[in-house]
Amino acid sequence: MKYLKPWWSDSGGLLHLTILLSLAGLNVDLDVYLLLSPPTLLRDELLLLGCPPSSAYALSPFAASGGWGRAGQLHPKGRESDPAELSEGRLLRELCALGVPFIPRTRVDAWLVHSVAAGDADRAHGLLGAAATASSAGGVGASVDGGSQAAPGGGGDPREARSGALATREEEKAPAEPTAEVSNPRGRASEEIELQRERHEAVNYSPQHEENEQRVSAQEKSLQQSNGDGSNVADTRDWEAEKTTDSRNERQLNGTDIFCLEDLFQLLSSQPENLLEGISLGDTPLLSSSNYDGLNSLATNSVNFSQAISQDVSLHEAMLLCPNNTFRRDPVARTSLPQEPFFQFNPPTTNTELTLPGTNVTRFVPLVDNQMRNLPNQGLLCDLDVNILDEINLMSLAMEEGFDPVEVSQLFEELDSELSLNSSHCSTSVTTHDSSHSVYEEGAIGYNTDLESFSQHDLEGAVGGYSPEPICHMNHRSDSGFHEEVALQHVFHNHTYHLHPTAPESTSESFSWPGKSQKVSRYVNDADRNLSRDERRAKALHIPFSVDEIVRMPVDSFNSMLSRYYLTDLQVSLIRDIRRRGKNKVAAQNCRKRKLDVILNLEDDVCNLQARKEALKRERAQCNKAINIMKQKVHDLYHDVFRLLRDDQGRPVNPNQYALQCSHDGSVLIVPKELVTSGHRKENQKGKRKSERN
DNA sequence: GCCGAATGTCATTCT
DNA sequence: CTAGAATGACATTCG
Repeated sequence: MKYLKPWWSDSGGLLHLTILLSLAGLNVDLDVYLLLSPPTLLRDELLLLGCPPSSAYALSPFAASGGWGRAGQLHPKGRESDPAELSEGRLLRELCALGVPFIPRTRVDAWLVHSVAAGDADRAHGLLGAAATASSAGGVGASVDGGSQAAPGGGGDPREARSGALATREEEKAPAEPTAEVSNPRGRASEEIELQRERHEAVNYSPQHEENEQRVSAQEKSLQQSNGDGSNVADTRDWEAEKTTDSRNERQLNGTDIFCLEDLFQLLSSQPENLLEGISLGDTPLLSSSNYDGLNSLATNSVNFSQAISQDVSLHEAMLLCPNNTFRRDPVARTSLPQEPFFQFNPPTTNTELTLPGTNVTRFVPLVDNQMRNLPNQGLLCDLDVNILDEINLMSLAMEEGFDPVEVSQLFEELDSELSLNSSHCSTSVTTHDSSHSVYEEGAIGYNTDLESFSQHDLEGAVGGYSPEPICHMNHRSDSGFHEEVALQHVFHNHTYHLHPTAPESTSESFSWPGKSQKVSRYVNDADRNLSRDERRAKALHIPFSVDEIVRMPVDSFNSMLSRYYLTDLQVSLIRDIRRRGKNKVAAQNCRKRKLDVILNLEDDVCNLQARKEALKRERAQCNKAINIMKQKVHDLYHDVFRLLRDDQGRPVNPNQYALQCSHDGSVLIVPKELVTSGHRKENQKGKRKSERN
């Protein structure tokens, strides 16, 4: 999918539409409307809807208003005297002055879009009221994550997130209705949602998570009280359950959102035909024409639009396709890196903090990657902070790996505050590669400006960069010398982990989307593949130690470690399992090595014995040969002796009748053979008797 | 797709 | 009694 230059920089964007539609109570699918309505018509729409001219025309850039987050970023060159230029900040202030509540939060906007698209205008109004109250009170009031809250699994799998984003709609619609994402088999998505839920259940075990939940509940109560509007409270109750999960993210990341309606608006409007490629819209003529009918479509075709597109156009998709976002530094950079962006972005005018929809954001990466590669001259890129890729990847990873969104959000919050302090580093020059980053490329947190390796670095750095502190109080990990050494190691370690043995592979390898996404998917898979199962598990449960140190540390250090750090039962159990498995793994390796050594030794013994046997055979043969030679000599000598012997009468002695016998004293006697044979019999009998006695 | 080697893991026993 | 080593058996991965 190509990316075209948006036009939102000189428009009010979708926010205005949201306001207008909610004001008018129109049941309009904004997705469709946005395809057809250029923002220049918004003024007319305001007038058409009966807004006072001051609201319609006297709209100024945000720069002079303040307090509305990134509007100044959207309108950097805006002039307050320009009546034709719409400013969301001014507009919102005008509307608030008129008693129209609203909060320019993307997730609110997202929720609004969904609500309006689903025909639930009352809910939208309720949200507007609640959000505006909180916003006017604190300036950074709560918002609602319409995107992530809709995702039941909250996983990083785009299909999963997608299904989550469309959950509300899909539940209300016929199940046979095809979705826009053809590469998203629902069965697989549901499986992975289940896996994600398992992981979240495991991760949410953290007591800090419970604290956050309680805090969120308290804040929500106060928020409702501050509303003071009975109808709004009643309306709010409907989506309160959805809000509970993700609103804690909003509390922690209170501020401007990453994905705003302007972004969606510009995306949809700048490239409706491309968007429609991925959407099964049906045969609605207005949609197939893909032209800009503008204002007329609002009043005449809204209902049809909603029916035609509402189930297929996801705000998540639009978010993912929209790279125009504010900045976020790499999460790992906060630990040690200087704030030196390798991609230029516009520093914020205020220290706004960003929320990030925790779901589905993975898909964002390859698209942006592609865009940045192919469209280097886009003005958009000048405003694009590629660091957003980091947080998106991290968040998606966090969701995929079962990270607690609260903790990830805390990380991002820290990043933001740090970034705001170092905003001076945000130069305007595009830096494609900086040799100074090479020092960080070592280890798991390496910075690499190569976008192809982006995901992997994010993946690797995600855990080591932040996991210890929020969970396990790692500020005092230098108690023993052993920890001194491993403390630094673990920060840069690749803790990767999945609770379910088959979940990670299936998750990371299964999700796919057309185009460049395969490349990123491959990197994610590679990164995961390099990690053992226990490492992935440790990563998922935020184990603040590397598997290696868990296995190798002495038992005393191990026990002291378990007692020193605050770990949940699940974490302790996992650590013990990791240690047991690691020990057993080493033992198995040693065992096999020993077994192999034994086998090799036995083989050597066999060879040696065979060689010895052959040598003995040769020696025996030689001995037999020598014996035979000796026998032959004795025989020859025997006959020589008898040839020389003579009896008393001088006759030769017959060897058949006589035999030579050696006596004990060495003398040789000539005796008759009868005597010799009888004497032999007696000696043999004596020998037999002795053997019988023994 | 089958096969074998390498490796991980579990259960069990031994130290 | 506990931790670890040792090992058989089985499963998984990979070439």
